[in-house]
Parts: sequence; structure tokens; C-alpha cells
Amino acid sequence: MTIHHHPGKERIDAVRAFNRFYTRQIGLLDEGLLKSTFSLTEARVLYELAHRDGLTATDLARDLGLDAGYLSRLLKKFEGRDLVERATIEADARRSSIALTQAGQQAFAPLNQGSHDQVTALLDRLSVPEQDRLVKAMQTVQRLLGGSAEPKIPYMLRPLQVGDIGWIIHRQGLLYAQEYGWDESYEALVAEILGAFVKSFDPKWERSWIVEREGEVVGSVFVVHQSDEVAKLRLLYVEPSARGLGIGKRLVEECVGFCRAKGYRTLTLWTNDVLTSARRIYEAAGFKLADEERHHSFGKDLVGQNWNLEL
Amino acid sequence: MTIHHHPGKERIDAVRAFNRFYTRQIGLLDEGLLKSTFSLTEARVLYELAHRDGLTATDLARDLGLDAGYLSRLLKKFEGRDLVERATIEADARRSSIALTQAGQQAFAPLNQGSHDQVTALLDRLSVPEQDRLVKAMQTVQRLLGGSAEPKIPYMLRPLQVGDIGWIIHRQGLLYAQEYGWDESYEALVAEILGAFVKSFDPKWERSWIVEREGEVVGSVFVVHQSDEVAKLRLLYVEPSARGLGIGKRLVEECVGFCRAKGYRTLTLWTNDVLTSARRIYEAAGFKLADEERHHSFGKDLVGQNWNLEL
DNA sequence: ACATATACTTGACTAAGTCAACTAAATGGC
DNA sequence: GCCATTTAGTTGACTTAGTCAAGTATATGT
Repeated sequence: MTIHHHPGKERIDAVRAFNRFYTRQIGLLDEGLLKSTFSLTEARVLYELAHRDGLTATDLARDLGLDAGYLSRLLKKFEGRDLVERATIEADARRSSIALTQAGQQAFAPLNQGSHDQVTALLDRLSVPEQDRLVKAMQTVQRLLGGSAEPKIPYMLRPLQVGDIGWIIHRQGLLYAQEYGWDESYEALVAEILGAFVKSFDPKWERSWIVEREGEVVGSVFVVHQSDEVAKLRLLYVEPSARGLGIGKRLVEECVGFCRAKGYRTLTLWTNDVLTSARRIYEAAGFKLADEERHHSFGKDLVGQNWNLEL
Repeated sequence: MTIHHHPGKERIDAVRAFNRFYTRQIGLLDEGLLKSTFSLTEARVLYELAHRDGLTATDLARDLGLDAGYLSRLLKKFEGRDLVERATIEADARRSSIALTQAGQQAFAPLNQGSHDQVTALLDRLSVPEQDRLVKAMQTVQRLLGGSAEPKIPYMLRPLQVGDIGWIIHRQGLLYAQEYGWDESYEALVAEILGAFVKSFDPKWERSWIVEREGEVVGSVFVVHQSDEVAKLRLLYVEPSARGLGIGKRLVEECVGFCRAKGYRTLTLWTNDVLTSARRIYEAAGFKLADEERHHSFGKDLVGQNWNLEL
């Protein structure tokens, strides 16, 4: 659903530079560990065995990218030294699940400690905020490359938290500047709307929905009280990276449901005709175009539209 | 200058998980390239030679983490196949600078293309915003681990851009919530102030400064017009990660200089007594405490202060 | 029941990397 | 200016790590 484009040259070069950099980085870390009696590959195998249960030889070969024959011999050696033991799986006599023995765990401990200490030393050179940034960045890389397919929970709705409105202002400002060339006055408008929303928030008549996905805010919408009959839907937005998941539709549905429950008669909203995908959502939800007017805002000539939904 | 602490267990585990993940990732990428006539190490050597000039054998061994003897033989083989040539350095007869020949460059080209294509394929699976996040995250990791010491330009001041005010609202909201336990009404206040600032911005009397460091906004300050005699300094802030660089002091100096140049008589500001490090900056700049008053705001009992500087 | 696929093993092999001993030139101390 | 020490690079002898193909035993699909 997401639109894919050809990556730019700078991006490709940056990724390649990172690969080279990290190849070296891993090389450095490995050097330190090679003082032990285990080779790097052996250490990797031990690590997997120490941290996961019920592994078979095939699992190990696949996950570590090892040759089956090589691994077979390696495991035989471990078995000979009583570091691992195999238990045949009842359901399949070809396979056996491999586990560290007590001795194997003891042999692995110093190795594990060594790697732990190395990483500690690495992190110790950084300040705490830097450590946080490092870990966050690594997790981002891992998540994006891990190709963890779609996350199990594609997204979740939650109420407003501190930091959200600033983030939404930031993202909306940038997004509409990039996509439609709007100037900074749009961002300022969003800031004023949201500042006022929080300041005069009335839980009896008003509500906000924040969409979070893998820890990131990817969408939001607000319902504000205009009169006891009329509510206004404001600032519907979905991050480009999260489009196609039905988030926009879901947010509008939440608004409509909320307004019905609160006894509003009309849900109104203002938008601009250039925002075509938003319009499709409003139409699908049953909104009717009430009126249009040309205006010059955000550095552009636009056509503003008021849409209403009778509840 | 930065304070260092012992990294937490989760952070260490996250880094180790990333190392294991990326070891595998690099393994996968390398597999693809091993179809060529060159081994992985040979390819790495060729890459370095193709991208950097005046390398000596020692440079290569150090930067790629190779054994000197192994590299020596490897280079001899390349030389025999006319892929590289060595030129003795005049200043030091022991060393020679190694470079790819025309043939070497030709031999490297398909290898380079292969790696390029692989990375392209990798990136192609992601949407453009995801690609951007990936590249940014990789650069962050590289910068933090590369130990590139302090950046050459510790920070730079620039005018406001689209996205800045949202970002500042976001960060200030989070920061004051974390450090002082203030609630979301502070973030809302910042949003209102900045929304109004942009909306009614008067370049003749007003100005903003954004501090950028390695592509990130790490501080800001605003001067707003109250009357032709009185200017107000608002929303001075510096990211914790960028403290200790004199950014706060510099920002206040910029404000004072601007106000003097514009002919203001007084520069005033409002702050709270809990913000001690800010107060020190104001005192150092010559501000005098005009009055104090208790108030309950942002979910806390606070003491508000007005400070003035006669220009 | 029979062709095909999967899980692992084994033998024969090669590539990749290490280690120590060596030469030749440069550097530092006095 | 001489000599001990260091650095750059080379070479021989060696080990380790990994590959490839052929094999056995079991499971799976039709």
C-alpha cells in the first residue's frame, strides 16, 4: 500500500558507509573476545543456545547463516566436551533439540561477561542522553531492516500526553510544507488551535485521539465544542508512513461515535480542496459539502470547504 | 564536561542485540557478494583503495583490522594481476602508497555495483520516510560510536524554519514535565505563545534564534515586541544534551545585542525560581530581579519572577 | 506406496587467517 | 654522529574456518 520510490544516491551511500563502519566495529568487538577458547562462530552458537530453548541444528544454521556440515561437526565437538546435549524430538526422529549443559553454561558465562563488559565500556564513553540516542537509533535500524513485517498491533489509539501537541504541530507543519508548499503560518495556526484546545479543554464535550504505532505518533484528530448542538472535527492527520492502514477512517469514526454519544446534532469540519484523500474519508463517513470559498492562506491560493454531518 | 553514568542493563542488552543482529545482516550482504572472484576481505581492500588516496599497507591493515602478513600477500597477488600499483613514498623508503590501476578499477566496478544494487534492493523495501529514518538512525549510531570527538562546529544559530516551533513546543513540554513535573498546560502555553509569535511576527521589532547542532535543534530563544521601549525575552531553552557549551549565554547575548540595535530601552523576561541555571545566565547578563509572585500553574506551586535589563 | 523433501552427517577439500622470524629504513636519546 | 629501538613490510610454516558434494534416515504429499 505504501508508495515506494527509488532511493537516492546519498541514501545508498550512507547505508553502504554504515555497513563498512559496522563491519569494522563488529570486527573490533570480536577481536576482544577471541582471547577465549572459543572461536567467534562457536561463541555465536553458544550465545544462541544460552538464550533460546528448543533449537534444532537447522534453526541454528539458518539463524546464524552457517553451513550445515560445519555446524554438525561443531556441535559434535561441543557434545564431546559435554557442553551441549541433544534430545530427540518425539514428533520427528530426524531432528533433535539442542541445549547447553550445566558445564556449557559455565563455559559460556565468561564469554558472555566479556561481551557484556565490552559493551559496557563502549557505552560508558557516552553520556546518558547519548546512550539513549544510540539505543533508540539501533532499535530503529533493527526494526526497519528486521523486516518484522507488519507489527502485530498495527496501531493503537490513546489519549493526549505531554509532548504530543508539540509533535503534532511539528509534523503537520513539515508535512503540509513538503506536500503542498504551505508556509510557516499553517504551523502557527495548528499551534494556536492546539494551545487553545488544551488550555480550555472540556472533557464533557471535547476529546482527542492520538494514534501510536511502534512507539511513534503517526496520527491524531480533535473534537472541539462549538455549541451544545455543534461539534467541530479538527486537525485530522495521518503520517505518510502509516497511510493505507485505515487510520484516517478509524479516527473519523471515533469522532462521529463520540459526538453521537454526547448528544451533538451536527459534526462540522473545515478543510481545503487540495486535501483529496481526507475528503474521500469525510465523504465515506457521510459528510456533505456545505460551502466553499476561495482564500489566500499559508502562502497559497486555496479553496476552503465546510463539511457537515447530521448525527 | 558531560556527566557519565553506568549504562543500564536494558541499554547494554539492546546494544548487544543490535550487534548480533547486524553481524547477521552483514553476513547476508556478504553472501551475495561472494559470488564474485574476490573474497570478502579482498573486496574490502579494493573498496578502500577505490575510495581513498595515498593509502599505505599499514593504513589498510589498521583500518580494516587485517593481519599485516596476510595483507602483504594479498597485495602481492593484486600486484601480480596488475590490479594495484605501489609508489614508494619519497619521505620514507619503507612505506609505499598503494593505488588501484585502471584494470583494478575495472575489476572493482562490478563488485561495487553489486553492493550498490544490494543496498538499493534493501532500501527499496522501505517507503521514503522509512528510508530517511533508517539513514538518520545509522548516521546517529555511526556518529556516537565513531567517537568523532566533538563536532568541529559545536553549534550554529539560524532563523526559524517550518517545523521548528512544533519541535520546540514538543521538547519544552517534555523537558519541563520530566525535570519539574509540569503538566500539559505548560506545553499548551508554549504553543499559544509561539503560534501568536509567528502569526503576528514583526521583523522590525522581533526576532528568533534557533540553535542547531549536527542537524538537530538543541536550543532557541525569542524576542517579542511589547512597546517601542520594552522588549520581552521568551522561551529560552537549551537541550540537556547541549548544555555546558555556553549556548544559553550566547542566546541571551544575541537578544541583548538585537534589542540594543533596535533601540529598545528595556529587555524584560518572566521566569520561575525553580529554573536556577537560567537565572544564573540572566544575572550574568546584567538582568535585575524586579518582582516575584507566587502562583499555581502547570500543576505546581511556583514563584514567578520578572527580570529586567536596562539597555 | 512411492517420489520428493528435510534433517543431519561425513569425507575430502580450499580459503582465510595467524604467528613468529626476518630485513630494511626511520626515529629518539645522548 | 652513533646506537638502541621502533616501524613498515615480507616470508615461511602453520592452523582454523568454512565449503561442497555425497550419503543415511526420517517425514511429507498425493
